[in-house]
Amino acid sequence: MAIIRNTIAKKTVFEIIQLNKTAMSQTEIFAKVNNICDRVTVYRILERLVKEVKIHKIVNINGVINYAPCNSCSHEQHVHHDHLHFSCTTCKKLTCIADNHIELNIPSNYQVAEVFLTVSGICPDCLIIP
Amino acid sequence: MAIIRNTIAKKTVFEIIQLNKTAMSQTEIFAKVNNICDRVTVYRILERLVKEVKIHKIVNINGVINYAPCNSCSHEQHVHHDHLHFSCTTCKKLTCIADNHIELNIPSNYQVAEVFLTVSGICPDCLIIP
DNA sequence: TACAATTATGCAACATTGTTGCGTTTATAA
DNA sequence: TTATAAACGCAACAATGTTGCATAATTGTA
Repeated sequence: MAIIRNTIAKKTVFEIIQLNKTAMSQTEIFAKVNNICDRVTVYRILERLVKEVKIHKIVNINGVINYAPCNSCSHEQHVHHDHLHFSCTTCKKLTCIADNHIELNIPSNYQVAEVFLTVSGICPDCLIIP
Repeated sequence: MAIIRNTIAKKTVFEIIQLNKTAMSQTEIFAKVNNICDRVTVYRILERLVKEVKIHKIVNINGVINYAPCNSCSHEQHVHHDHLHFSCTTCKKLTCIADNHIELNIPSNYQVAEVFLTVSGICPDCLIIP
């Protein structure tokens, strides 16, 4: 029975993720913690937050792992959630888009855990003509 | 007008990818080329094969980039293809599953390029009770 | 409030994966 | 057969993630 501690570094990391509109990578998060803690600590905090289901671990189309807050979906909805990740090829930002229901057609001998729906393209911010 | 060359290393890499049932990472592919060429060369060959649309670049749920042959879908079908990637959490293998149509509901100010549908879980091979 | 238990952290060192520059080799068209 | 540009090998580097261990800090309990 591990006791979960709420340290300053953990609070800060969680806040950073919650305040950001788009999902963030470890590098981006570490850049924002302003040396409040070590690089390794950020990795370990992210690991814990994922385990505690306070944040989501999402992979963008480049293979970069991003973290987003667990706002829109409750713990129980994870298996068949109805939101989608938009991965912008220009600014590399990852945005969550809700209201997307997916019908899956998977052979019964596969045991499904989570569904990841990621769409690549250009986000509204990058579409604006200068 | 770049001339595409068909070198021994390139042929070998392409064959390895085609013969494998599941998608492979650079590491797995390099392990199979049996030192026919350098590690860097494998990276460059994969890059070229993707550009020539002979292979697909797929990211599994851990962020590991995998490569799979471009059999089931033609070049034109890329934007709204109807296959799904199953990422096994046990053996880490990535398998393509066809016949999955997705209805998307994305705001019109987003310009969609590609759709990636990845499902995590346990594949048939790993479900077998020992 | 002080203390003990154990969680969390920092640091250093390492592993893995992917990238770049440059000189050399090699496939292909002429 | 030869010229040319594509492809390659090697070395060095960069980014990202992991591990071990000694130390610091949080939290429940006395």
